[in-house]
Amino acid sequence: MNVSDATVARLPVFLQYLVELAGDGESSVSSDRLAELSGVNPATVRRDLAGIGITGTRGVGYDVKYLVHEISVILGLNQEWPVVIVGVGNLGRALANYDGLTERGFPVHALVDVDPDLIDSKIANVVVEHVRHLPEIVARESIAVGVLATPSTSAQEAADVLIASGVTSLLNFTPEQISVPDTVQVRGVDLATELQILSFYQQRSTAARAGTGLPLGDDS
Amino acid sequence: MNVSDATVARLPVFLQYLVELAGDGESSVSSDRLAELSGVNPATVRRDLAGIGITGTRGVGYDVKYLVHEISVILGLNQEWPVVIVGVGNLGRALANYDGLTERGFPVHALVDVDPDLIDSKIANVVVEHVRHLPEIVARESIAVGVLATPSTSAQEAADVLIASGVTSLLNFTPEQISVPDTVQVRGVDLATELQILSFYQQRSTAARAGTGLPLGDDS
DNA sequence: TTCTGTGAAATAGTTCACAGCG
DNA sequence: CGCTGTGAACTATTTCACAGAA
Repeated sequence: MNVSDATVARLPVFLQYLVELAGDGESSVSSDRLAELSGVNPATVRRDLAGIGITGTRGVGYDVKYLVHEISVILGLNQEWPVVIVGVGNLGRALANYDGLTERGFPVHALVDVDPDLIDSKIANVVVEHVRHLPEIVARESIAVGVLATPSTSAQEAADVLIASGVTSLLNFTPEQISVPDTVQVRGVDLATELQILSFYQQRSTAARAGTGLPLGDDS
Repeated sequence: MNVSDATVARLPVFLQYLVELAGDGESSVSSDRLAELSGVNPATVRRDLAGIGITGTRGVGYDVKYLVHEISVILGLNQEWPVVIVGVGNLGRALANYDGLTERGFPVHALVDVDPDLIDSKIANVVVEHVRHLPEIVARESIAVGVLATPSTSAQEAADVLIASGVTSLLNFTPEQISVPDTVQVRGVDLATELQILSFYQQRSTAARAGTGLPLGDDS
């Protein structure tokens, strides 16, 4: 089964609209319709689906419920990936209290910090532990994902400790970019990088708009 | 000048290491060295740099400071993109107090919410205004970027209001995926989508590791 | 007749390999 | 001699276009 990175990046988009369609009571959907909603080419939809082993019905389309189920399985959304949040300052606390992560299958199983005043306090029903216990915590809670919410200056150090403790993915909410040894598969949501890319496209779209009479133009 | 999306995605990584090299007092860097640090092929580095009009010196390499400057300009990091945060609950408040956005050139110029108890209160030195005034706020503060920090259920609605108010990029910290009309160029950092992609790779790396004796294997 | 599934063409992106500059 | 800049080969991804299933 052939799942390219490009396909993986589209699946969540497809899934979003499929869930919507399912909610609207639609039982089947054509590649044309799904392509239009998702903003991609219909052939790409068909290739992506064929690539992950999903087959439709000629003359009809694809079964919405089946699609939702299969894509969820492919993405691993039927399972939970417990996370540990490193750093329980403002941001860490907000993330701990925030349902977003849990709702999406990333329950917060542990919180760590270095501040003695915070250790043993309880946030969102989870006891804050000392960073030094990370290896045991990761093993005990079967933690796969580390959330970086430390001050910028400690982000790289925290990332290193997480990786050393056995965590295999990082979610970085720090403004810092962090580097991880390439021996470990890590997918990082790196806000700093995203912001720089955002800046590029924002600049480009602003430049494209300059000179037109429109306060807001569509991009070319 | 040819700047592909693939190149744009790599520039922040290059920049990160270039800043590090500059800090270490390195005045020049070869494509081989930068490639090794960034985890890409040296030819790709040279192509990327040539593509954005950066030229090096044969036998020597590229000038680190010049590279940092040029890439910063390309990415638009020399300018600020004022943001408005929509929703000042836990997460919105944390983001408002958080220096990450400002440090990276996205100063928080406005905060909006719908809760009358919050309107006119001051968070991080910014007065909370009512969402209904968004169009004026966006114009007044020259806001380019909207940060979504509302409860999930209001995320789409907030996104629509932002777009209608003239914002051209969104940063979505909500667990929801939002759809934006494709007539407007929007680059969304969508946590929900990122989490689903993270889940996929996490699952894949876990599967790859199963059966090996290693608690942590490198990915293939 | 509608819509899938897929060869084949087109396009994009990466990597090799090396001529040639400093 | 070391390292850039880039043709050319290669690989990946997208899109077209259409045969054929329901």
